[in-house]
Amino acid sequence: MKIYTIRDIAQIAGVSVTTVSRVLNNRPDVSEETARRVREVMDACHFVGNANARSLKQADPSLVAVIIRGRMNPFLNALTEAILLGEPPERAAMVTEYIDEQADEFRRAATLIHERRIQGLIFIGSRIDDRCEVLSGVNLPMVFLTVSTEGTAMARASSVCMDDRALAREAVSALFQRGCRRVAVFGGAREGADSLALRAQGAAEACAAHGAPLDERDYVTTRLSLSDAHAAALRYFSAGGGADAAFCMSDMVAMGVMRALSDLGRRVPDDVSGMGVDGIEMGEYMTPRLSTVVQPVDEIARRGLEVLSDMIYHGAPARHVTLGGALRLRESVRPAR
Amino acid sequence: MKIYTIRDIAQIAGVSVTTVSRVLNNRPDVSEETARRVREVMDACHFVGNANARSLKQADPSLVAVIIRGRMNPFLNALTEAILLGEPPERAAMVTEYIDEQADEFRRAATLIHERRIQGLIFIGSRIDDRCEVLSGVNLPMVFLTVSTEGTAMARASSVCMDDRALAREAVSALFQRGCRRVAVFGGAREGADSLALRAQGAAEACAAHGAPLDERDYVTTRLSLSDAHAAALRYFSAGGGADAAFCMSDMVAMGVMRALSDLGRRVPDDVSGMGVDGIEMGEYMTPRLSTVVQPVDEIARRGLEVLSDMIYHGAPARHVTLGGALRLRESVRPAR
DNA sequence: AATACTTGTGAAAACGTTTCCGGAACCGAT
DNA sequence: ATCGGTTCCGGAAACGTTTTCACAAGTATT
Repeated sequence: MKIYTIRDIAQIAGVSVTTVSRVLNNRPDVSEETARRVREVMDACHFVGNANARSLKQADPSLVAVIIRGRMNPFLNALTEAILLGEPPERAAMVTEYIDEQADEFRRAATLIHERRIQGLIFIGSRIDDRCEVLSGVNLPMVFLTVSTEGTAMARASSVCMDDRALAREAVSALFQRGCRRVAVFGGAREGADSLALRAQGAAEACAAHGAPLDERDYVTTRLSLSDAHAAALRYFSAGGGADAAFCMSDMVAMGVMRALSDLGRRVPDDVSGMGVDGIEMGEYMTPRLSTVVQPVDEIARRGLEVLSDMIYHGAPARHVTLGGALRLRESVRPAR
Repeated sequence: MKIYTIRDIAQIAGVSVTTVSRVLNNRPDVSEETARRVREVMDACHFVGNANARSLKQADPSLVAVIIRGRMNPFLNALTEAILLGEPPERAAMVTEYIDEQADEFRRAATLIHERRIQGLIFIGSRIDDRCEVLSGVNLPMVFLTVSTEGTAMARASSVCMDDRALAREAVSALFQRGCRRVAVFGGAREGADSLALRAQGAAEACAAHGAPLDERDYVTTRLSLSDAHAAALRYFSAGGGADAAFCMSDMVAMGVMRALSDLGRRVPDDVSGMGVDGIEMGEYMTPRLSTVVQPVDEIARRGLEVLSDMIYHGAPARHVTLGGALRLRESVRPAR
């Protein structure tokens, strides 16, 4: 199947390449009659322009890279799906790139971006650190999702994130209000200003406010994967960890923790209440159904794309959007008495 | 930050653009001395070639599109992750594209492929039908994952898939061997030759072989999502569906079905045994732990990339690879007596 | 000493677009 | 009749590479 070029079309239609280019880009300065004829030829030939050639002359903003830091999970998954299925002004083709934690992976991503002359960047991840600095070399419209760039080295980039501190505070308060007396926290490190650290702080604040200050031993650091969370919870609870509630920084962590509890013969929620964050669909189908704070993935994606295209198309400055989550109390938390 | 072109480099290094291009592509016909000097300049300038310009002259096989049909789920997820993290001969940049079921989404994908002059295609989905025909217009190296193209209209494309019939037979047989007497099947339609239909056939064969031919009423058609499966199972079991085992064509379906059983007060596995297919990590963390047939995602991805690059680089003809799954019997199936 | 290869290099023509500039044809108004 | 202004169109120069061809200088073969 021959691949037609703009020149072929021009010749067949009996016009110049310039004219073809014009109708291709819907420029007004071409007569109705000519445009129609050219379009007919293009259809007949199944003409498809060469986007690479085009991007030589005009930077085309239709190429956006999505960079996902860390392993995939149902939440990130729902989020990327929302992005890919979203409708930016001109729906973008996306180049997806997973990166592991090594610095050269970041560098590889940066190279990819440069090579393809990518026009915008969506970064998904919960942490901002030195590794990201490599990206700051690439001077592009960028938006970080689920983590704030405010006050960090990446502040030139926009961000759309949750009010993580408030969200954690609310979730943990709910546990106390349902009669829990001692809350253990499972998740990322407390230090730093990433979203996990903020959740840790919010949780600690809620504990303090309810007269049960968060003991150091009840703060369990784990990576946000099923297996790590499971192992961490096994250690904590079998070593006599005496909490009667577990606030987990993601639903995956919660699932791992609940599995561990069941392995140890503790019942949820009778012995220990469980609470996650994210609001993945699966949580509603587990036994017991998982309580959680749902993050509005569709809105995060929508706002992210909105901010990004403002930056690309209108040169808008970085914006920082903070969204609220919705608490969902389900079976994994003991009923109020 | 200025973006340097090959011409800038040439000028700074005091050579011709031709020479720079040569060292860029590691051609042998440039003196050691000159090459070194050019490389120094490139490093100093942080030179990154323009892949778009390059692809004007030489078709570069580093651009591979991954097309995912239907909604994402943990299995497809693990699979795409394996692909994206995989190491094709020259690790490809991937353009990911989700498509919905409408035909014009397929057309959009085809356009994307043409526009970017994509060199290879990985299609992930369980069904081959007319919709895919649009893709057959794009005459590219293609590989279909988790579904066979043998004997279909897309036979020119390679495929890597499971022996779905055997896998289902084995799984259902295991249910009977554990003492189940009547198996209900939850999944895609029986007609056609897609992977779900094959599983249906395998399941039916196993039922017949164990003297309990699959009754039409025990075959429940549902989309492979949590919510659909849940609803379907609620209907089936509350309308007196009397099976004591459920063979589900995916783990997600199994989770939905198990939730429904628990909603109806039936115990798993005491009243009904549950079996899935896919082998997603989460299955091991549920209560009860989900029995399943695990699909070797890493191998599927590896073989898929292997086949695809053979086609791209060496013009190899279409190949059809069939892989075996591994049965994992866990808590959701009643123990042998 | 002439010939034939080899080796390293550069000029220039592609690749498929877009864009700048200029020109032809037509209009209505002086 | 001339002028300024539209409206529509084409020539040609970009964009950043790769590739083809030619050429000079050096080396090995007669």
